[in-house]
Amino acid sequence: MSNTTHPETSRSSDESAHAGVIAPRSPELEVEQETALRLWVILSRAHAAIASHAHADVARSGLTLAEFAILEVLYHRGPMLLGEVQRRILVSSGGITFLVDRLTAKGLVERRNCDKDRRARYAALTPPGEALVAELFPAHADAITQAMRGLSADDQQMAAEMLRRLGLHAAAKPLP
Amino acid sequence: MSNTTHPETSRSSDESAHAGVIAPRSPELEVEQETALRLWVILSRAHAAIASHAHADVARSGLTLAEFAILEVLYHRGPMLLGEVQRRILVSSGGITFLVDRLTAKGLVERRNCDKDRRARYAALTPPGEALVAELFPAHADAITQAMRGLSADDQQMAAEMLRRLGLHAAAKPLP
DNA sequence: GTTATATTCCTTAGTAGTGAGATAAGCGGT
DNA sequence: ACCGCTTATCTCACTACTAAGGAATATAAC
Repeated sequence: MSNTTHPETSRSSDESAHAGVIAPRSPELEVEQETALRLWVILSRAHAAIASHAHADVARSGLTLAEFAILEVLYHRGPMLLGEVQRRILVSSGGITFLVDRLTAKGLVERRNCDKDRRARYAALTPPGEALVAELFPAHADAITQAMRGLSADDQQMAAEMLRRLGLHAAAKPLP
Repeated sequence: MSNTTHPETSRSSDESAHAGVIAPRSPELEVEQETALRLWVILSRAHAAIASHAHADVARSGLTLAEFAILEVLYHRGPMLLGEVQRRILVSSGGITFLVDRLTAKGLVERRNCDKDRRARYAALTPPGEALVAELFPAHADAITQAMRGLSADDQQMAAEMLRRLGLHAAAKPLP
């Protein structure tokens, strides 16, 4: 079994099968919450489903998704500060150190010092790293493309636009 | 820094800054792949952004997202076979055993034997478990609702419908 | 120039969860 | 009754991370 974690169901107003504590909030709010929770479940499922394809594809080369993401971003954008990579691929600050260490041990990535700021380090692909991405990327792009075929290209664009707004809003909102 | 893993950028056809191996695939395919990859990145970011709100909310009670998901599904649907819970919350088969163990240790959940099938076990909320969900759920629903406010309710419904199709397609497609 | 604050990366300790396989029970055909 | 296949849960070794703190360097305020 593959799979990622995540939320659950909370499907609509079931027959009130369980202990009847129903604080009577406003009906609009109730509906809004149902919509939001439903979207959260569906978003999680969709993400997990696509991710499992991405994961399976990347795993064939013995890399994790996070490792592949680093290679790919370095391949397409060139050498980059560790912090910049971190923000892009969404791992913790400790995580990026750990991952770059591992990729370095595999000989795919190297660290370079930054002249202007001696705290900072660049991550850059080694020639074998570059060769590996060049080899893997087309099949990976194809796997993702296949996995996304549940929507037409137009719908994919529309979905992307909506999710972009959703993500920006949520990312901007401070955590409680 | 909080954050979850995930993909990367691969933003459109950059200036061909890097080693020029460009196998000339059909332009339509190229465009389709760009759209799909872009959606994958955005989907991941949106999911991570919402998840970090859900996580932060749930963490206040010392539960993980997966634990809360189990409690919530049992609360809203009643006792359920372990495998059924597993499929719903998207964890591995080992994971559900582990999680139910932990929730049992916390006194929130209990296992019950199934009369008809002696292999199977039910997971069910204990009274303290039920009380805890009843206490936590409203604030959690509210947190998710807030986090989703980047889209209007109508757009949320549309997004949900699209993601549902996307997820079903990807889940149905066999992994390579 | 000194002190305070922010940024960048790294270290360390710990955990939630995976995944492959084991066990055990039911199911169907003969 | 038995064989083989499937289903349901559990076990266990492992891993990919996270979170929190720390050291070094940079930037800003006074």
